[in-house]
Amino acid sequence: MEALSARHIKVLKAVVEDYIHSGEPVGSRSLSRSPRFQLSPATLRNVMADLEESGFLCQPHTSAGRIPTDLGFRFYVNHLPAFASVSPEARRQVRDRLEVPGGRLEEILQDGVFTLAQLTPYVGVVSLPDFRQMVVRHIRFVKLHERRILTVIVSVSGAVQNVLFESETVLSQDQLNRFSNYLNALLGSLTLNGIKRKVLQEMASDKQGYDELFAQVLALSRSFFAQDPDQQSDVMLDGKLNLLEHPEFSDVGRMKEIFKAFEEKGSILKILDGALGGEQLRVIIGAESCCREMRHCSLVTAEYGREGRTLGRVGVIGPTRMDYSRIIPLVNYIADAMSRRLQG
Amino acid sequence: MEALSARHIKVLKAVVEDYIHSGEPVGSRSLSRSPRFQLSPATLRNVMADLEESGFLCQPHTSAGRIPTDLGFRFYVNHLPAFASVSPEARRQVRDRLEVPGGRLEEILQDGVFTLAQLTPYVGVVSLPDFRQMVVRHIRFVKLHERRILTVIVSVSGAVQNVLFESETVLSQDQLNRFSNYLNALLGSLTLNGIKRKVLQEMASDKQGYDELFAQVLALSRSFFAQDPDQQSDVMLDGKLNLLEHPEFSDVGRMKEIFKAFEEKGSILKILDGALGGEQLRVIIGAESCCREMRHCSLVTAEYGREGRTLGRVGVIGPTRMDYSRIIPLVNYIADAMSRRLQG
DNA sequence: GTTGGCACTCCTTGTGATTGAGTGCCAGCG
DNA sequence: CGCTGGCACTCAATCACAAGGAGTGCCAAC
Repeated sequence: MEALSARHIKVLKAVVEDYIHSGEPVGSRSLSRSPRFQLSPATLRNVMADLEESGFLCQPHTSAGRIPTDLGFRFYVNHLPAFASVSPEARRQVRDRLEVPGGRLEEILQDGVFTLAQLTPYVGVVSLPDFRQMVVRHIRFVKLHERRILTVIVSVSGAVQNVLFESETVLSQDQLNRFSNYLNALLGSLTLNGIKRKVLQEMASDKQGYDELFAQVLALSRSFFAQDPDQQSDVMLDGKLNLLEHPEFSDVGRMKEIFKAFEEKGSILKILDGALGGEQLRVIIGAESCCREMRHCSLVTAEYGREGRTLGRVGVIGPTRMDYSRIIPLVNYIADAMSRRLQG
Repeated sequence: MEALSARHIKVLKAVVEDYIHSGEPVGSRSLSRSPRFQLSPATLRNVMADLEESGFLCQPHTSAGRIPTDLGFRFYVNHLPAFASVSPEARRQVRDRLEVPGGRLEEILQDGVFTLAQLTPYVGVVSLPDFRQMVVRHIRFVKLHERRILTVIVSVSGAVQNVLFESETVLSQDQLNRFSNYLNALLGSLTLNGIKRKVLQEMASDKQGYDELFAQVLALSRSFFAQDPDQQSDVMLDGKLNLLEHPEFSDVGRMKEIFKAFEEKGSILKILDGALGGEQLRVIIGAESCCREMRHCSLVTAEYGREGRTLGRVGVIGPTRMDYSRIIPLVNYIADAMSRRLQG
């Protein structure tokens, strides 16, 4: 696999772009008809044969044209010369749905994936922030039945999480209210994990003897934190049906595979947040995701966040034959809009 | 369409059952081979021709066997002689997953549809109770930002709903806490709608002058209730992929239609809760749902509830060619298990 | 290095021909 | 009068075969 000449690159780029727009294997003949090249089919054939040997192109069968491999797409994306700018229509839709003030975290994320699903023929996807990392605004214990207590936790961004647990003793709602108030006064702007750490620390030290109420709050908190296994973060998807429009998924078997991956969101989440401390923008092409079911899909995702903290990633899932030059700027644009709105 | 003779009924039943199990149009020849009949194919042909004329059977094309129409299935279901009993395997799974104590409403419903999706090759479906009809256990106002307030409402069954609204004046979290406490003390076991009614009544009467706090709580409640448009109830689905296993949905177009109906849950909800004040068990066959996208599907649903109050319906969605004799008892069984668990 | 020519591959499409399951109708039997 | 066997007919499904076309690899010539 020697270095690619300028011509090789130009041909590769042309093949990728033709394939992205037609979905059909592209042959030397149709390429040579394009005004981009003043070359005969035979010449192009030679170049394409080189590109195939280098692993950038492949043939579905002997007498068909070439289609880009994952590697071919990867090269194309890495050397993408110019991104399309975000279309006015897209700007309008983002403005109308995403650049409105307020909304709870979940609503904002939902608006994000919805907009992506509207503006692209792909699936919008967003990873929800890990709740344990979020700054808690309010915490409240509600007695449901005997020792069964529901904890309602509200984050600063308006996300609400509920956890059910059993307390060690029977407590009245009045007591629970006092505990809640006490705890809320206590916690400044801590994350849930921070609170957990603090509670455990206090338990370890022997201060609780001083203050009866404080001791009770600690005991309750401990049974609460003992509970939470990994209330894991989650992903939201929108526009799954978009995928059905693409010829590459008209095969029922392949489609079933992908929908299976969608259903158990764990694998999607792993791909999304997989390499943490990630880049602002990330493109994962085909088998790069290391997820069998997703080997015919690409992901374009960008970070979103609030006040400098990364909360998660948002983007699209589509076939590897995806219009990267349009999608990459769009995903960036929407991630920005979401982050701005989360700020507000 | 004259009355059906005993033989007609017997043949219809046989055709339906054969079709349910084979998925292929059933012909007179294969029917006559069955030990159920001592009749020649020719005789059966005559009977089947009658049944076709009466609208219970139809032919996909001239030289094919017969398949039941919606009407045929309807007759079969209405005259279903014997329900299969719930299998030990099903009982085991229900016991392990559904007959455990506790859990929040959402978790219980999720367990219900999950179990249905596991035990049947169909889609499990449940309608969430209308939140406004549920008895409120706890209500809490959390200040998010300036006048933006998040209301957290917990029902007696542990369901949690969050509504964001803007208050007329800027209030501190301390004030909101006092309001919350006041309101919680005030409300006995009212539904959200009941609270709304009460608040509006109190506003109308002139008592608020007497009590400053009370007046403020009322004002806040009013802006809250002004907000809620129709936080509508919702549906939960599980096992959508099960449908892909059925030959009748191997056609991509048809499948797309159904998944579209699934995505916008409104239509499903309408079918589910459509005829309110419904029967304990309901079977909706094909076009009876009056929903174009669902015309090749049947629904078997049963009521679930708590303390005598109906909360919603739970059941399965599958092809009209559904194993009714097994599914109907199973849906009943699971609805019962859910209701029992909700009681606890 | 580029090009045109040529033989070859292989998918796609279309055309019958064949097969087989199923039907409707009818005459005959008990 | 109901049941039966027989017969001609229909129609989807399958297969084989040919034709067409898009594309390739290779080679000789420019």
